[in-house]
Amino acid sequence: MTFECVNIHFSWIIFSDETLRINMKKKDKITSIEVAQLAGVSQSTVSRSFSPESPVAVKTRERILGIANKIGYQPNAMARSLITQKSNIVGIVISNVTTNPFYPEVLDLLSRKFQQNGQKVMLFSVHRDQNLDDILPQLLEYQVDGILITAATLSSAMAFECQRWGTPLTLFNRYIPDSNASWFCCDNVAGGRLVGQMFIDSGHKSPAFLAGNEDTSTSIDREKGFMEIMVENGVKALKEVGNYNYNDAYAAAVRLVDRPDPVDAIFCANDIMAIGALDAIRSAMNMKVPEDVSIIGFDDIPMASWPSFNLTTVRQPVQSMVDDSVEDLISRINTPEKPPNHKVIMGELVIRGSSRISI
Amino acid sequence: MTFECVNIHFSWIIFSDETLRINMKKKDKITSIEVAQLAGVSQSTVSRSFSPESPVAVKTRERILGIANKIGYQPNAMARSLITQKSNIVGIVISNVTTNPFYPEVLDLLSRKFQQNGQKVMLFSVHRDQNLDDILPQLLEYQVDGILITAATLSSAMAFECQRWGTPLTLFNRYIPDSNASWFCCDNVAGGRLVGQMFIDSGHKSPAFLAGNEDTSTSIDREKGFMEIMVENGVKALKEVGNYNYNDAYAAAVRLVDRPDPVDAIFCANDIMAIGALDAIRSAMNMKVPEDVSIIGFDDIPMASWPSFNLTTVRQPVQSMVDDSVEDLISRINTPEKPPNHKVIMGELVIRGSSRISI
DNA sequence: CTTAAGTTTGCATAGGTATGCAAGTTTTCG
DNA sequence: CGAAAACTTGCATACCTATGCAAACTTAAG
Repeated sequence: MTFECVNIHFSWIIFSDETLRINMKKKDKITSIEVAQLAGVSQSTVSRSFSPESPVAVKTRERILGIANKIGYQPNAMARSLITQKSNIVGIVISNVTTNPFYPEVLDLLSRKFQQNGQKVMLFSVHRDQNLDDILPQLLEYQVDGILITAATLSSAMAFECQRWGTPLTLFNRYIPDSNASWFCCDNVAGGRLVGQMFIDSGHKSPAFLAGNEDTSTSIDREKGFMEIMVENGVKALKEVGNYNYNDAYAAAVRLVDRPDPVDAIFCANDIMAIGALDAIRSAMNMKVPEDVSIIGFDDIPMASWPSFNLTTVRQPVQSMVDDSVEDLISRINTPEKPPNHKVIMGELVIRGSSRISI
Repeated sequence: MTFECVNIHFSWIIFSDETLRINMKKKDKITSIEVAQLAGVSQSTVSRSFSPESPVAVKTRERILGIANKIGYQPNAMARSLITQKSNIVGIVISNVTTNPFYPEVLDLLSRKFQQNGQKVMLFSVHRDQNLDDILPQLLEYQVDGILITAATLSSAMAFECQRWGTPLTLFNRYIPDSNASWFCCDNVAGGRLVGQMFIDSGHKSPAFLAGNEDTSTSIDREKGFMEIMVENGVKALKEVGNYNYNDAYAAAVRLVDRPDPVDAIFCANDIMAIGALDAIRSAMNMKVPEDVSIIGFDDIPMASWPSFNLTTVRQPVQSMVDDSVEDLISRINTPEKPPNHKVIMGELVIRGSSRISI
């Protein structure tokens, strides 16, 4: 037996097993039509009252907004998006958010900046090697106005898919040649060279590179720049892999130092690994930084300046990379015919106490 | 003079100043109707083919999905939300994402877990003291199915607003008495007691509490538990404020130790402050941890176990707090009449090297 | 007071999907 | 083979807002 009582905002359903369930009907959403009725105007006028550019008599608009406010009306963004063909949502795909403190900062800045520009953020947090082919369709399904991908690798098939949808795509610290995606990267090759030169100039004889994940462009490029300098100076450099995390870097650092011909300088592809290496050399090997081994990182996360680490590192210009990325994406949202931008931004060597300066 | 040429996917507009602008029309979205035409079925059937529960002949569905796939059709989630009254979006409001490594982890776990449950995440990253009264309306405007707020304080007016909209609200490490929000918190009072008892049992004579932000319930509750134990044992405890960040904690720790009657134990309201205090005591004061001063933190962030810190701390059961929160929110989305849950989950004291154990 | 210009409003429709209902089709089984 | 049951499909409508167009109204100018 079913008993229903609509129109007064809830309904009873009596089940045969004598259980009484009170099923609060989802509070009927208040629509622009109800506001219109209360104000004695048409729905159009209510709608226009909510877009500042639309022409509505000042008095009318005030009255309508007053009523709307009183009964708690708010436009339905879904319906609006449907008709305007603009969702005002951007998708952000981010990885490494737990493993590298650099990325929470990036995420925070990105999300704030989009917010300031009136864009909502739909977030996907992924593993570094997670396949984005499942993620992008979800974003496109929600008609996002644009997509920003941080530190995760995208198949060029998916980049093409975005292009087909006409959804602009911006990459942060990644690039896809021959796609029509924009990208904004720290100049990783130059950063690597900076560090290499620093080691050479300060008289280090057996430097090493500690790689992140070997399939990431960031690690590859930092290594490339570093090794270029080594070759140019006829210096042989060792290499180990630390997978961009503390523990692996800790172990790798031990391997680099615990050998007949220990290294005297390690360039780590990010700060977290540099800190791991530093801890390993001090705690596990009982050696001194920078006296026995110089250590230089990459990113300049806040931790790098803490007294216990005092890490020399290559600072990524986060703020300007974020500004550039967001501005690019938003401008390409507003002007779809705009071509993608590619910008490589110089990092800055921040010299602290973890590296020797003189010979 | 304006010249327009629609129907062939772009239009020219010639401005009086002779500037030629080519305005690529946004690629027309492919709709279910087009798929229907190609498949020789009605739009209804196409729609049904995309909901596994809806009855469609197997052969028909295969053909439709094949065509859809070929021409790159994907349902429009906005339109779907409009009619189903379900957006499949949850709002997450998070703060401290850059200042406390605990929260990136929380965010990552939350976002993954929602994802697994088929919910998209709309993210707002805020400052701890930022007013959420501007944020919530934006979420409600997008018809989010539910809202989860982490470590940020919500006015009870806004909590009521959610209730009025029928949008379930779950708080993570915060609570609002007398609201109909759910909340899931670590048992901060009990955690404080745990630490207090530990200091007493191991014979510390002059302990101190290093508060986070004094207007947060987490800091208040941890202090409360700690001080209860002190009072019960007739011990006087000092207090300083570190605002949940490294630098302030560093300075506060110096003040606690650099006095005629220095403290011999500091309970810090989170791990980041504990690390700041630890650095201060070692680097700035040249004293030993735990020989001169014991330090205990709260959270058990990954860094706490690094050799250079080796921090004793109260572990927050992140995973189960996240699981509980997400499950609660989703179940209240699916069953709106469900009452809110309130759960306080015990933390666990993880004893490492930064605190003395014996007398 | 008349007319033109400017301002404000309403009508009607579009945006893309989901779904109750009824009609149509196929299968089942006696 | 016939009737009932089960399955498939199409029709029509609803979800809520924005906006082009024309009508109604107001103001300015003569």
